[in-house]
Amino acid sequence: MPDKFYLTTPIYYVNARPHIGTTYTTVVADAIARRKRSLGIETFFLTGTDEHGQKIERSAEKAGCTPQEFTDRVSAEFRGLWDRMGLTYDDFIRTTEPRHKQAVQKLFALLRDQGYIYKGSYTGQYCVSDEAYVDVPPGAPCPECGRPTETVNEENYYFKLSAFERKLLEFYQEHPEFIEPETRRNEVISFVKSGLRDLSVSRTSFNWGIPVPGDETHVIYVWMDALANYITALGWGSQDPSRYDRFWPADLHIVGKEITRFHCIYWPAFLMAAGLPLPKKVVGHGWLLFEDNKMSKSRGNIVRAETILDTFGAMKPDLPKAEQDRFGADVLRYFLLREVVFGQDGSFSFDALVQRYNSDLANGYGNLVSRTLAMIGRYFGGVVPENSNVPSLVSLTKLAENFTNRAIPLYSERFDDLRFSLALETAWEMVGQLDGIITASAPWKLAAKDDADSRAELAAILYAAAEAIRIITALVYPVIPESAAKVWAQLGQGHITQANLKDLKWGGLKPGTKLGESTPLFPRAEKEAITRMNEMEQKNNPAPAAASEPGNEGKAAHVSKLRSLLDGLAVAASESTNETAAILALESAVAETVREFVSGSEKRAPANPVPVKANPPATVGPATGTPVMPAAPSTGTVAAPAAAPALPEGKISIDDFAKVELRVAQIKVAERVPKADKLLRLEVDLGDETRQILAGIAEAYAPESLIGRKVVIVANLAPRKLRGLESNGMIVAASVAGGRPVLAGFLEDVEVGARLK
RNA sequence: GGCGGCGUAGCUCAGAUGGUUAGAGCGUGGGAUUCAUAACCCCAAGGUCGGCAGUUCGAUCCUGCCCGCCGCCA
Repeated sequence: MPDKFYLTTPIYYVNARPHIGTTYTTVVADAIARRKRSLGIETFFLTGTDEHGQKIERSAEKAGCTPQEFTDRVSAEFRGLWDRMGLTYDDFIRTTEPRHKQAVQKLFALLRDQGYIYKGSYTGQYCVSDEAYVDVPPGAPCPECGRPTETVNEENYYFKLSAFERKLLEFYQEHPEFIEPETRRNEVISFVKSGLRDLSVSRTSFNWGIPVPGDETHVIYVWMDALANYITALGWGSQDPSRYDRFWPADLHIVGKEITRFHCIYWPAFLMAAGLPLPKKVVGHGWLLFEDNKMSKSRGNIVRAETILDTFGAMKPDLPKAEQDRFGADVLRYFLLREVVFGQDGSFSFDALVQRYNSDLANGYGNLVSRTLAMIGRYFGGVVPENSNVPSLVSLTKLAENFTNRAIPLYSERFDDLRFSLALETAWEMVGQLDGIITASAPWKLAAKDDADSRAELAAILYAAAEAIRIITALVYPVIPESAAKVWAQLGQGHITQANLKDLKWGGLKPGTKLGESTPLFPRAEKEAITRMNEMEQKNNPAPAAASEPGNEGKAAHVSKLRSLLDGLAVAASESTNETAAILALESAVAETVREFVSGSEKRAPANPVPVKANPPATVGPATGTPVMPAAPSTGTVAAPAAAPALPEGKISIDDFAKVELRVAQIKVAERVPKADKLLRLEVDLGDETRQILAGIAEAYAPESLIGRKVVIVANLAPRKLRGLESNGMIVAASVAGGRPVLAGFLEDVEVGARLK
């Protein structure tokens, strides 16, 4: 076994605040780091923040501060949260630090000296949000995020990525373990096989970055800047590279699945070009979904770790704040590692969190510790009893010993294989077994007798229970460090961080050990904790529509909900195969929403998918000033809508109708949307403006037949992205038998832009 | 559209180079118990292992097609 381990999280882009997605990545890394350390392996765990780029420059401008002030603030939030949670990173690198900047310049110069960087020029579209060039015609939105692109004409430095195509493929071939999970590996390989183009690695359109050495009109491409952190933090290119010499290459880069490409293609290529060793493994984990929906600011369903720390921390009011936080962190850590299959997308909900907590931590492990220590306290004065081999009980104690000794290697193998949920399942099997053994041997009955045999049996069974708990605790320490440390101390084992758990095996618990003070570990969580956490997030995630119309929140929420339902109708019509059912369902949802609005009650709206990335370069939030789509609140209730006059069931008022802005528009451009069978991209003239609308009518109308045709559109529908393209409105059509759309039109000629009233 | 992945109990997931009654946890129903955090223990209900066809003595597992979901395609 190697005696060092270097692992990293991505450095988080400071354009978004820390949320549960970034917390997840960091928690996984922390658990691995703790396990490695407890095995006596010299471990270096790096995290940090990524702080350059045009997006930051503009966000700072919007916030009315300098980029440095802006990044100082957000970076501190990340670090503050990690500290609150007691995460044990060994270094926190910021890309704005001098140590990083000078090393990145050195790397750039090295690549240039090696002949892998040359000057070229580029004219085309640039997406500020993604910090990337995109291959679309001028004026078209970014295919990745749907935001507007900018036309740029830049003379840039290029990295000869194309020179590494074959070398990379050979590397993947020789190191099949380099990328996990396998599905990510397949993607990367097919990407490289389809041909690599040289990569533009400098920008002149903004200043907030690291200047290219010798040509300060350019700043270095943010991804080259960011990726280099993994070596600059170790002191590569500095006066003192000893740490680099010790720890590089990295043993594990943990990243979100959306950035595997950068870590599995660009990063190895840069390193190859620089003549440096390649990291041993990159694992691209999945996203955390909230109740099966992607989290996004526009959806208003971003969950923050703080909510969990606060809520669970409050369950232990007697503890100092820092310990409360770390207790809350344990709860979250356990959930994330147990519930989510590492590598796959996982579903987060407060309901599931409380459920897991109560059944596994409170009723399972916590109760097991409690009942065992209570009995040792009561029957043996809090001293670990003698492990006597009592014939009548040998089968039970042997059972405990055997399954424990089997579980240790199994847990370790699974954990080290990054299959955390399975590892924890193994540990909790031990908890279940032990509960069964305790019940079967009924120590409380033995204690009621006073013969020597019963006393010996009692001692044997309680020793076995305590010893099994010691081993379980050692195993799960990396996952629930705060709680495990408490149990460790209660078992009279001292500080768990001092323990070397490499040779963990049955029999390590010394009879006669005086137990420490026993405190409740995991008080049961009440159902109302779920409501509380949902409400806390609600407050932190105001629905954008409501926020934009202060004082009229309820109404705004309803309007926004109706809009998203109408969007849903458009999508159903364009994409669903079972359109009739989908449309009927949505229609009744619309009708219900209108009724609710009228009657002043509120229920949950069905959710609509909005693609948003979770990690850097995340596009969570309207950071570039792009309007975000209003979304219905996903959970709980919102403020009661403004009083509305009573109306007959199923009817709307004239005011309600007046909210829908129907206009005559003329189709100027119509073309099929690639990859969508039913979708057409239309550009329509509204008299005073032209806008893009996506309509699910490709199966009924040939694009060329539509040019010049006058149609009715809903002009004030919230923008919505379909297949990466933004749709600003909806074409009105009748849905006839079989779901076929028939466009609404006029028998007489009408003026473009005219409103329908 | 191209390439890749997935579809197993209400939920989250295991699993088998193809071979007798397909598993676990949670949830649900019943029972038992009192050491323990209304907890723990036992029992039960619940699955044509996405659909159809093929290969085979035998397929949930292999092959093909289909349906659904998802990822990557700078």
